[in-house]
Amino acid sequence: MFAQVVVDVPVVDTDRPFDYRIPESLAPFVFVGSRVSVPFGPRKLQGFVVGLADTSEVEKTRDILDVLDVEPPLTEEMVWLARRISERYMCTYYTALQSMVPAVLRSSYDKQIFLTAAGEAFVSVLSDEQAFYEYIRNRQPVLWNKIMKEFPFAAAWLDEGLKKNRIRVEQIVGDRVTKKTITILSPAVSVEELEAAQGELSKTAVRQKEVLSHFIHFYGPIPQPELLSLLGVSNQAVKGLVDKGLLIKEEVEGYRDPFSGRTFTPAPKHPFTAQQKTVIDGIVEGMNPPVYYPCLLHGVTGSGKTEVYLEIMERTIDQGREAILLVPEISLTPQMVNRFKGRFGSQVAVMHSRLSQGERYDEWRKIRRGEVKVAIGARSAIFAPFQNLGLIILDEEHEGSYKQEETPRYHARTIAQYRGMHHHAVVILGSATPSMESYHEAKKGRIHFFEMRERVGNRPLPEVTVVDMREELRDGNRTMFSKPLMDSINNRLEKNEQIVMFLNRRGFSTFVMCRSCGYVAQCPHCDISLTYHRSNQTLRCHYCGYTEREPQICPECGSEHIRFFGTGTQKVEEELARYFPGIRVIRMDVDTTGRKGAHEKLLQDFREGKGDVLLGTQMIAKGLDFPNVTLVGVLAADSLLNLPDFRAAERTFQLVTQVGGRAGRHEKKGEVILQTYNTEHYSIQYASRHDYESFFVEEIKQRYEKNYPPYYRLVLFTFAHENVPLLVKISERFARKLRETIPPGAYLLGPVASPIARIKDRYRFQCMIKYKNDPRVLPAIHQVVRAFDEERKKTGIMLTVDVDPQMMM
DNA sequence: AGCACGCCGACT
DNA sequence: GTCGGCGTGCTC
Repeated sequence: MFAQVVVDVPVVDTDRPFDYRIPESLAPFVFVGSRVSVPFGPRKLQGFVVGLADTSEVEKTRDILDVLDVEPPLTEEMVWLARRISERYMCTYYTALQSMVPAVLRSSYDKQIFLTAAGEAFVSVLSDEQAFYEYIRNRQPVLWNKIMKEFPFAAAWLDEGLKKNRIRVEQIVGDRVTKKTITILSPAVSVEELEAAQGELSKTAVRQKEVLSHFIHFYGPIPQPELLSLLGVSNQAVKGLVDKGLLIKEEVEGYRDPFSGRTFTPAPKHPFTAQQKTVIDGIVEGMNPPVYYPCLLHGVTGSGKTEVYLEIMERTIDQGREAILLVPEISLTPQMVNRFKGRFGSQVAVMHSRLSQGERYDEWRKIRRGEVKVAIGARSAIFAPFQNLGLIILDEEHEGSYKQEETPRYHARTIAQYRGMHHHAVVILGSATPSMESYHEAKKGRIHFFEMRERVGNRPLPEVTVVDMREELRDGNRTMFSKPLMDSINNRLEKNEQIVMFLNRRGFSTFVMCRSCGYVAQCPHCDISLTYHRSNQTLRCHYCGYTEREPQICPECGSEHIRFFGTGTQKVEEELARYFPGIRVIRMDVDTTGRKGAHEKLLQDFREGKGDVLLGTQMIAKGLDFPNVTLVGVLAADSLLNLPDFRAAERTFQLVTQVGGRAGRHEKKGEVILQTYNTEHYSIQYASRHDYESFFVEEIKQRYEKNYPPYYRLVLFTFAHENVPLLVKISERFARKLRETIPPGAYLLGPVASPIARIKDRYRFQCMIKYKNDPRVLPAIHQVVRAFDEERKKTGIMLTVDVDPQMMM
């Protein structure tokens, strides 16, 4: 038997399966989807089996060395899906395969070091080199990476040792898996024999008798820690019985349960509203018999979409099928998870970025083994390896975070469509502010459309006031809080109601400027201003991580009038304290939510009324639901509007609508105040009137006129290199080649300098293809991109290809 | 991507 | 004379 293996060399040359012979001993463990280690040239690599065959065309096949998992980590569907992704998003097959398994299964390569006879005999005149050799002698084999850390001169000594043949090196392929094991105790003999043994124990062996008596009453296996705490005995007692051969100790794989010790109360099942019922009945149509049933669920904030999800999910599980719920990372809050855990309990696996790698792996294995029926997680949970998938939900489907911003640059919505078709599953795209793409699809009748226009309990949508900050300035108000916002804050403080205050970070972060000469602190490696971080008095670059100390005087002119501009959350917090003495602010941003569980804790504090204001960035824009919040302030509603991106208006509308939706979700009426310098912009106007439809009509007109999605599709190419003339030359040559290759109807813009013209000392140029949905375009581009690989090798120019880009930078 | 092979300059 | 620079080519 032969296996087609895609190996861990993710470049164009090797981006294809290689044939390997399967040795008889491994044959029972090799499947499509298995992870194996194989010899590749002089090296030993990890690879994935993508096919099996009785024969091979290849003359000299080599043998698979090892199978790395007992069960294959990927299903056949995943292997198929990886192929599709690699074609659609122009990445290598291996990259696509690898992105579907948890990080711990990504290969780690290391080398083992052994001493040769010459090495054994070697005596160094240097005492520390002598110590180095003794270290190897005592512990061999020693891992290469470990010894490099232990000895400062390891590299030189290893190099010399190899040359002089004192050491021998062997490469190993492993993974980062550390499976948690638990110790299980079970009786080794019959109950009668246990009873007999109990009588024979010495009188002083009281503890051992207690343990035996447990097993006599409950004849069966029990985890050791459980037994110890149950009986209040030490493991000494257990050990004695194991030694006597009465009990058996075995290590079994256990799962780390990130939710252990927490209980989930099932949410009371409210009777459905009429509109919820209509939607549920409609979606269920797609389940009997199962067909691919894509639909858009447009429901205003607070209309009860989650209830619909829960119900459809329950029916899916009743059919014996599985479900995936995708949510944006930032709304993957305990609140959200608890509702599903409450309903489906241990049938739910949650994939969370805050979980440790090991915990993620455990959750993933539960899915792979079919031990759970529901997977909840952010983008990558779309790859949950279920085998009988009946339902995929993308909540907040308009969210940009569903697009992965590294290779493979897939969109979870597209993958949902692929998997939905494969499994004849229901795919629900849910949002209060659907993406232009999805709403357009629905309007054209290409996907089913459901709507929920009313909030549960007929609560009115909050009243929105748009405040013109230019007028505020004219009236002499130079603070970041307008008069109406000030009044409303005071009003809530008096009534003891809570406030959510939203500040968009993007395009509005703190930068440092000298008021004497106008100097702005820039990153020396990227064309971007540095951001001030008050917590450790540093300036940081958000792109490359460059950090420097806060300047006391202007490095250009020596002036002391160097000030922090812009409005970061920290600054807002200070200002709040200044204008509203005694106000209790809970600030949520990267600085305050860094630690594990901090995010959760802050929200809990706010819920318990330990703060008057919840102040934050994007992360507070969605999913949160606090009964006592009656005011939402948006400090700079238009901060997104001026970004060089065709989705700026759409993003602004979505953000303002989502943030506004945080107010008045319960008995108390809500109010939203939007501060802006663009009062008349349609995205702000329609958002303030909760008028999605009108916004859509206006925006789709713009998209049509300017050949943007959903009418045209985009592919963005970014070139990066230190050398600008070379960059220009090569990118122009590439563009010319593309123009010659793409079919008529598709056209190319650029190349031009990228909006961020330099990152990590590399200058950036970009060009963009626009095309109507023509199946010939992507293969044509792929061909040019593959041919470019030689150029890349020669010149060192980096090229990234982003199909369906979400961000234009 | 690595790692080998292979063909030309600066040293013991 | 050799050591070592990194260009080119291959990996079932």
